[in-house]
Amino acid sequence: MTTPEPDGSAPEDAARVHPDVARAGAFDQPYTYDVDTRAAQIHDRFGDLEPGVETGEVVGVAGRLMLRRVQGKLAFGTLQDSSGQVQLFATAAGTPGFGEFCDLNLGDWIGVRGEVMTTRRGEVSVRVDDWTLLAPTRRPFPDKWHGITDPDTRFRQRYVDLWVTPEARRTFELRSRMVSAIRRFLEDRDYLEVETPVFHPIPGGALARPFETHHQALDAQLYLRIAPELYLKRLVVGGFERVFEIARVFRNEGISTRHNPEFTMLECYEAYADYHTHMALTEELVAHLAEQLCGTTSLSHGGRPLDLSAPWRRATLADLTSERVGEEVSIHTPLDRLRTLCVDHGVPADDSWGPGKLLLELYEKTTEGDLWDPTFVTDYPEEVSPLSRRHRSEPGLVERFEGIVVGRELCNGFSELTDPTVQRERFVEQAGRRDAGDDEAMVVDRDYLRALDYGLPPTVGLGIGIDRLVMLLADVGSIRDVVLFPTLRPEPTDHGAD
RNA sequence: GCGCCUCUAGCUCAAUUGGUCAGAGCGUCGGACUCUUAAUCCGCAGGUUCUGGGUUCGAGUCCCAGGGGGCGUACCA
Repeated sequence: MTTPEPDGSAPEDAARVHPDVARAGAFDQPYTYDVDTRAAQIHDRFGDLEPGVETGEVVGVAGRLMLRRVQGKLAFGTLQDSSGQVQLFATAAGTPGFGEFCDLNLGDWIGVRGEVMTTRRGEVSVRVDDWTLLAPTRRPFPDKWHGITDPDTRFRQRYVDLWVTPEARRTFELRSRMVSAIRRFLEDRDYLEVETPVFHPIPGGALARPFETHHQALDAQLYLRIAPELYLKRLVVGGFERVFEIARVFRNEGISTRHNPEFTMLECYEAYADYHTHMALTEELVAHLAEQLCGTTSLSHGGRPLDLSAPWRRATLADLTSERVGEEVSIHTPLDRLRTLCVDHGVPADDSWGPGKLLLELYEKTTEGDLWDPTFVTDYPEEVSPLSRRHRSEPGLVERFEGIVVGRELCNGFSELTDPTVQRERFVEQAGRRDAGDDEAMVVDRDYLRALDYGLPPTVGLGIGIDRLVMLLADVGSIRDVVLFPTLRPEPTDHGAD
């Protein structure tokens, strides 16, 4: 049992902290270091040199010492920075503080200045003509070869994971570039990026249980948003004809390989357009991202081929489900028959459900998981789509689509319901369910209805799960591999930092 | 929520059916070494085997409870 320091910092426990902690304590850290070159640039510029060459080019590099090979009066090191690794070459004759250099610990941050050269074996190196300790590691770094495998440690101490797990670093770099590419893609199409509130007085825009919080000064109950949807549509009312937000949203639900309580959604809205427009936008965007980030739309996911190229298959929910269950089903199928089919397929059905909900459940439990190749599932029941506009030719349905890839929902979009009267009816219907105990049902949002009263033009909206898209492109199986600091059970506070 | 699995040194992993088994590699510390590539060689230190009970002559190993984590399932994206 260790005793935490008053400030919560690491206890000075000899078994746990680095043996050289005294050295670290006396360390006088510089405020800056003059870095002019990164590891990858050295390989780019000097990658083709013959062995034993001195370039006359002096560079300043910095990073962590990841590997060290001391050999008497020579020492080799591997320096890693955000771009990659480069070898360091130090000599007793030419490197000031050679002994101290050899005593560096794996994981120490150093700055090095020296001439770029190649060794007799031909490896491009920076000769350590001068060096500075920038920050010592006070804790031992993980095994240089195996790294960390314990998932818990990887997630809780991501700062270590990023150094010792190259795939982790690559995945998060890909995520960053993906978000950046999405912005460019939408901006090129005249979409305006906006930021809407995270605190919502009324949770809305999706069916989910929210996190609750409270504002002291206002003495107001607030909710963390479950979707930015209703605010973005208010902005279309306000005259922003094409808007998007990359929004962190929060849902108070279970955690799994595919669910983190906070996650990131892209939502975008376009006036004067319907759901066909956004199906086209989606497949174009996803194919574009695959090209940009992976170099191709022919990917592999979990060892299985996956082609993201446009166009994607389009099929109605009713047709796909009919195909699966082997008989024609739709929202016009008699309730009894739908209920029987649910039972036959092991789908639990609630007595209060109408045909739309029954059909949706049947589809989700029997069909969705098998849709590996990108598929737009279209025309959902009105009963389960309180914000979507009625289908122009199919009564009881709405103009809604979900993009399913590798059996999982990647996106959801629809022609927006613009009629305040119908929207009010849908809200009231939802509120009734809420009163009946469904704590994921919506509540009436009067201000949103007021906004609709001012007129929402024909509009289409789309939401894409950013985390899941990263999983797809990075070929990883868990959302925790694409979220830097996934939600975990808090560590006990009576142990200090360990 | 529920089910299954898992937890041994800083890290990665070993310990026949419960019987000197608490070990190795890396790292750390000390020493050798002028071209290494997970450098190599010699030596030292390092563990309340997640925690607490129990069974037993004897528990890392079996049982119970608790804790952390993983996977599946449910809700959902």
